[in-house]
Amino acid sequence: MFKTLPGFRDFYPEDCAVRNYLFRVWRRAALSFNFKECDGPILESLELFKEKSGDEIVGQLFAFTDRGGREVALRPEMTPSLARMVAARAQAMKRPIKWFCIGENFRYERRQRGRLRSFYQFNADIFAEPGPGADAEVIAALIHSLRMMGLSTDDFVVRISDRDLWILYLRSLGLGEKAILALLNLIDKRERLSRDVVLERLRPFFHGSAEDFLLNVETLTRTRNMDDLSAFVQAHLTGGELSDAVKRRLSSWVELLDRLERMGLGNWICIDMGVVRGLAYYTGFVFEAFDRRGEHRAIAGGGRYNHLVKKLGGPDMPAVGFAMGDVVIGQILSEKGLLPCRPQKPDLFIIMGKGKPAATALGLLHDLRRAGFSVEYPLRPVAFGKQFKAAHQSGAGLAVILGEDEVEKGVAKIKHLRSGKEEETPLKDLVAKLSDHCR
RNA sequence: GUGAUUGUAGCUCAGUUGGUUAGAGCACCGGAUUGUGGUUCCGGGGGUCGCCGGUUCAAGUCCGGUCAGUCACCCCA
Repeated sequence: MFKTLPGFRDFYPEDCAVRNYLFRVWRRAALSFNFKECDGPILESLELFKEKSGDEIVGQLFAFTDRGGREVALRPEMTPSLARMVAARAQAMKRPIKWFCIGENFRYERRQRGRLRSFYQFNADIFAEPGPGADAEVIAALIHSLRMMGLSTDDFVVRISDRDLWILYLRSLGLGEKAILALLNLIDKRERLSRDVVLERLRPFFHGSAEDFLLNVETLTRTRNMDDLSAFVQAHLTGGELSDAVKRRLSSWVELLDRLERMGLGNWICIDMGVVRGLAYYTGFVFEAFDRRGEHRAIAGGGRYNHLVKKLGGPDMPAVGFAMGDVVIGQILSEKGLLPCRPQKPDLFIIMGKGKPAATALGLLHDLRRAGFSVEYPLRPVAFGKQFKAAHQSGAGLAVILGEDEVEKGVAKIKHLRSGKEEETPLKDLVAKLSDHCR
């Protein structure tokens, strides 16, 4: 027997029902924020991804040479395609540009909890708006979609951080670009390493003052409110006076938090400078949604990437967005019993007698389908008893019964399968009657 | 790429110090049942016990290898 390739999944009807539920919630959440749906190709030029993330990314791509000799790759994420699409029409589109998309992505990685080689992602991005209003909108959309799935403030929190502020801080210590990237990386994985190991890795940059630096990092990453954040900045980022860049970051923070607070989302977010996010292209705010119990990988992550559109050949256009995968959120909803069990089912099940009734029923069921109902019936002659059983098992709410007696009288019986009640209806009124019941 | 762990029916599992033809529950199919649901009863199909090799009179069971799943490391867009 053939099996799925490692990290790929089969979607049986019940799995498809779950996947479609996630898609439906994502779509509804995005539309309520007036994000416009779009999509790009699944296969892209390898260069597009290299351009965005660097050569080392190639090892994690499903990449190959096509018959035309082109180096191509299955998309590992959707942002580069979106950025390219925005770049191509940047001059002609109304701003701000609010887009979302839902699509399959592929990463050639070792499989483990919450991580597969094929997965679906929901992306929502805002282009061409540099102010924190866009960041707030995107974060609000993220929270909104999770709430629509039934998650509460007990279940998850969005941790918000600021890469610019980190960079300003590290720069104020006299560090160069390379050192800053290395340190951000280290800060990112600080929680997973022992303190001694972290100190050891800091020493090349700070020598004797590594301990002091780490203490400061720990203070900053423990900061949970605006006052403490300001205080830290005042204490460590000035030579007496705040630079304009630092002042702008602080006022962006105030505005971002204020907006989220006014949207009623204050309880869903927290300041957490421990969130850094791996890749270098983020600028400004970055954020990740985590389950409160910390048992899972990040549910979703995002941030501002002001230089990416330009890097991919477009105009200088700021952007902010997030992505949420189907795997981690699927696990969380499943554990919490929040996945609605809604099997795929018909509206109507037709129960028919053999011979003349069956002939009448075939015409009738096609009329019902043309009227928009989802209709099921036995594909071969089956005893009435079994048909009733099948009708119940199909999940249909109503059965339409057509036996010899009914055909004689020109009627059908409508049986409400949940209550057991039956009513007789002339065939000509059937569609109207069923429409009433199905509403 | 590294390490740990687990592989018996579609699913969850049992299988005695190695010993007859490998079992159960659930699920599925058929019948009791040609006019009214989940109950009940009866029956059925499904297994190269992950795969290959070794030890043995005899291997689901012991040994070696291998493959696959799971978890973690690396990485994380």
